[in-house]
Amino acid sequence: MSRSATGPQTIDSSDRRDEIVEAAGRLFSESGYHTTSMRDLARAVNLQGGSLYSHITSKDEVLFEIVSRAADEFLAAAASVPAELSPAFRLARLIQGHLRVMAREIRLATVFFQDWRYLSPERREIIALRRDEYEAHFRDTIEAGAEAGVFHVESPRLAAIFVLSALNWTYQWYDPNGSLSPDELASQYCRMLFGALGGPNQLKLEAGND
Amino acid sequence: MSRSATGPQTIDSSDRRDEIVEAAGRLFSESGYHTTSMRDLARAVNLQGGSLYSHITSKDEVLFEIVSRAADEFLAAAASVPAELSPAFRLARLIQGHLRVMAREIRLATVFFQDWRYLSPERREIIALRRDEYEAHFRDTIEAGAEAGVFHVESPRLAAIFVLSALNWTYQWYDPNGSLSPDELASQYCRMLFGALGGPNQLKLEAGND
DNA sequence: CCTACCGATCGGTAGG
DNA sequence: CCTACCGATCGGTAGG
Repeated sequence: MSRSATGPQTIDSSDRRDEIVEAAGRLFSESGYHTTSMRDLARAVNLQGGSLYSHITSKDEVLFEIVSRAADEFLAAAASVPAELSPAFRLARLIQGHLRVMAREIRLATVFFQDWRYLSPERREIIALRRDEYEAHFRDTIEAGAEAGVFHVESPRLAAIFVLSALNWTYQWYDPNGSLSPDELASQYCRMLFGALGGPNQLKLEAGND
Repeated sequence: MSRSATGPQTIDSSDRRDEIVEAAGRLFSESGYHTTSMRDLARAVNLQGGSLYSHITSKDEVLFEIVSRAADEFLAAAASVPAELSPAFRLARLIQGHLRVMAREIRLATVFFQDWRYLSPERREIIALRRDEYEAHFRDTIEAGAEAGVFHVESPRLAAIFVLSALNWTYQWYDPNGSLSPDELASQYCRMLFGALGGPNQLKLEAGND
């Protein structure tokens, strides 16, 4: 978005900036946004505290960068699900995509869920809109499935919340380095979630592209 | 802004202490533990900043008090489920109890989930044990149901996490003052969760005591 | 319960 | 990218 030219004086390889954001993702996800100081962050990238500010403009901006990237990943995964698929297959792919992103970017996701409320109001609003957009993918798919008679739910809105609860909570316990692969988890969660929605029982997920 | 009678210097009415903890529950749940200062808390109970410390000893202690009360409520609800019930009914009652506590004590629950990680290590450990104890109620019940052939799950452990995901996430969106009552929510969640576990379809929850 | 104060630390800036 | 520094604010204490 804002690749504002920081001026000619600093070379500011966005390499360095990326390094800072990545370290921040790690530190914030481990210790929380407010308990990580800018000096902690500087130390993690071998800089003095003040030197951070030739690469970033504020702590809030760093948080936004992390949360934004997480939102990007989730939205891209949802957008990659072919609209021609049936609602049941679409939902299965949404679930699989969500859990793959969660496994690949668990630190971004953790900061997203834990600290996005501490963004400045303007930036928080931007994220709120994208989160709504993401949830709409699930709600619309469930609604379509309900109308087609493949899902049987009392309230598609509540059902969407229910599905997203299971998916979002994974950041609290899932270990990407553990023995449970994201696709294996997706398979088990699909089974349970389809049961919850009164949907079809044996969907085969092609182990395809993202 | 009443300068309430400075009265006799009290040793510590636990009334006052309760008032402080309750206000802290409200403030922490709205703004987060680290973004609420002790001066904010003092103002909310019409005290000067330093005066708080005749009733409490530290900010960490206040947080522990809130998180502890939340744990108390959840554990009491689980303990009140009769052990003689069948696994399916037991699980239904666990779900209902959880959602009733959530509705009644949403501020305590919010602070619990959002800020318990910021407790001092010793206090965090105490809470971790109680959380494990609570989760065991769910896991054991699901395991018993699976062995009895009433639930059909691949992994009781994962199924328990799944169930608790849906329940715990409610603090993020449920409005106790909205039109959806906790028992109505419990009824819908039971239907979906039993579907997820391949369990029986029509359980009637008696609208009984706690 | 208040006034006054403590040292520590915070995010961020100036100037080179 | 560093050194040196800013004002603000933090949780907590002393002494009455």
